Amino acid sequence: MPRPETNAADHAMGADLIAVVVAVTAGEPRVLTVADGNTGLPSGPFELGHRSLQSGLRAWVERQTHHPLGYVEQLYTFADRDRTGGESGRNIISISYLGLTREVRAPGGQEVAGWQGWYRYLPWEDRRGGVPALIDGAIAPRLRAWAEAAAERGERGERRDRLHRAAITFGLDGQAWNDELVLQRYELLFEAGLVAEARRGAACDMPPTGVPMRHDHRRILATGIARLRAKIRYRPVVFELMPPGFTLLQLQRAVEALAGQLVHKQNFRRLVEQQDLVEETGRMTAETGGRPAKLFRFRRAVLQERAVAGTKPPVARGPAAGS
Amino acid sequence: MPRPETNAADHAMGADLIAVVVAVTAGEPRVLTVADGNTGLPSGPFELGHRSLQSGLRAWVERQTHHPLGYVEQLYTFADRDRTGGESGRNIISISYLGLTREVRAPGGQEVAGWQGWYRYLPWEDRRGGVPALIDGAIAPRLRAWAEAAAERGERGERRDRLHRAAITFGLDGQAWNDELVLQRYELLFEAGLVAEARRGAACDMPPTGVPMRHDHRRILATGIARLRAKIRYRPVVFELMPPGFTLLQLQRAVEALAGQLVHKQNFRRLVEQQDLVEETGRMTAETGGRPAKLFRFRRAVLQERAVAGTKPPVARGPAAGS
DNA sequence: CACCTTATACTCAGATTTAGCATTTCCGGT
DNA sequence: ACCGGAAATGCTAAATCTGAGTATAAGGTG
Repeated sequence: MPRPETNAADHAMGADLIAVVVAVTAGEPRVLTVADGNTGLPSGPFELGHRSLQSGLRAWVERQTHHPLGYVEQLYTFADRDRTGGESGRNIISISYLGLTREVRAPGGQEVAGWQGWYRYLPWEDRRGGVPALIDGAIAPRLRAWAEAAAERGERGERRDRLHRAAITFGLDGQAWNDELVLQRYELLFEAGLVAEARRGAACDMPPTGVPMRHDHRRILATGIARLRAKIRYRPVVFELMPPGFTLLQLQRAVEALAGQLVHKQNFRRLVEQQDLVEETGRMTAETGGRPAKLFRFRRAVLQERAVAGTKPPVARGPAAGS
Repeated sequence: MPRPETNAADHAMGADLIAVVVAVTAGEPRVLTVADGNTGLPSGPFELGHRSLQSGLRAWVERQTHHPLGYVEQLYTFADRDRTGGESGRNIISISYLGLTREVRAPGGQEVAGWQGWYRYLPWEDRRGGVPALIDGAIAPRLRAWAEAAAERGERGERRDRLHRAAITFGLDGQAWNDELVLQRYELLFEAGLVAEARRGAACDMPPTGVPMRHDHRRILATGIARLRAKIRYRPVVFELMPPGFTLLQLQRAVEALAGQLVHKQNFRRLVEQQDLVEETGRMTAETGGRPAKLFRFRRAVLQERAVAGTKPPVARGPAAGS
């Protein structure tokens, strides 16, 4: 198979690096966007001058947002021609990363980038105040209509499948809500034509399903949130988002912000403390409104002590076990 | 930052697709390698003719190995210049995938690819017969020597760090073995110069740390095994590797082969059955040597019923919970 | 038939998790 | 000084889950 030098789509064969940079400020989860309308994630092409993918990513984010990057992990590599908008000049391949930091105030003066609450783009993901009216009011009925549309074309199985997927992902019909299915929910809305990115032409009759982003950036944001929500359960990554000293309630609020749901306070504290994730700083804060709380700091040592938690299946002990 | 048009390494800016294709045959985990010495994984460049990354991967694997690909998921995207061998003409970026299938006998006649037991490449990962002599006999002492080498250069902290990493990853000094740290173990051996790929020149004084692979393919294999071992715990992926009908012991042996450790038989059965992962076929098999066993099949329905299991943190119930 | 091998059913104690209740300690008024 | 509000923090009953082991059944083989 010969390798063509050009093609009709005018796409380049290189790769773009895209970052989902997250912070939690004032109990709200935020994502770093580029200044131009806050509609895109920081990104740029991987170039021969970059030592590695990560260093290339850091360079682009810092250039576009003047914000330093801390913890970084790779998310996913996309290459769908039909989902990136089809503009010429852009690379086909997108390598996406998740970054965790604390929001900083513009230091040099120029505020080039904007931190945006991420539920602005995916409003149905925030259930801290109960199930959003958007779901029962707009999403659920429109998804049911979408299923019926398949039925009217005679595709009975497709109808059942669509209803089932809607119920699983959005917790309809008595199904439990699963906060990790962020990407599946967005993709379902995309397939059903209920997000602006899925419409080529006019956006008439579009339900208020959040602010759209350029290219497939909303999909990448969804991927990042999904990964973060999953990871927070078995790795102490929340602390990358916390200031040096924090109260347990602040920590809890951060977790709730990310997960989009409230957690049981006492059990959350027990979990954190019995895992020795934090240690007291000895100081207190009275700024919480009620009884002053102890200030804690993350025990960085745990990152070395325990490699991973990792759920475990029934493992046999002795060398000749399994009988 | 200027963008250089050429560089000394002669690398192309495109991406290579690489597959870790896994099967379990006769209780042994195997990986699909290309015929040339069974020293490389199926791979090839992503081209403009490919509809998507996955379809490109499938094309390359089927061309090089004449083996169809079933379940496929993305693993990781690498781009270290120094780890891929430095040959010219190869792409810098490697996008790796994990595939799960059942081994098939050569149908058309030509056996172009080879299924190799994966512990051939990573022998320290198999603890089904107890801790391999290789670890206590060669790896542990060589890693300790490597730590002391740092100490002799006066780097006391580095010595402690190396000993600690060795203990965590290889389960030394009373640490528990964590079967998911496949990549970390390989990378530690690489850093310590204990695998052939890490040596530029002669491989003198090399402990018997498995068969090397070309480029960084052994690292990619390690990544695939790590992912599979982790995933098997919360998603029913083993069944992609099983024949249509199987006994519970066969299923257990497959899990053990992948995990590299034995599991507790009765508890394993309880787990599988109470999760409704399988259903009886009604048939029995007498080929197990003892009492005939029931044959089961995978309940494909579970893939739709439950989206994911997903470990859960303490989540509050009511809308105004968390008090 | 004795005996080996594997299949399958049950039990049981300890650890974890869920969902609460109760008490303590500060603040801001009165 | 006293009171109610807001958190922080301590404790516990009940339900589940897990790890490990015992007992019994049902084939094949010498």
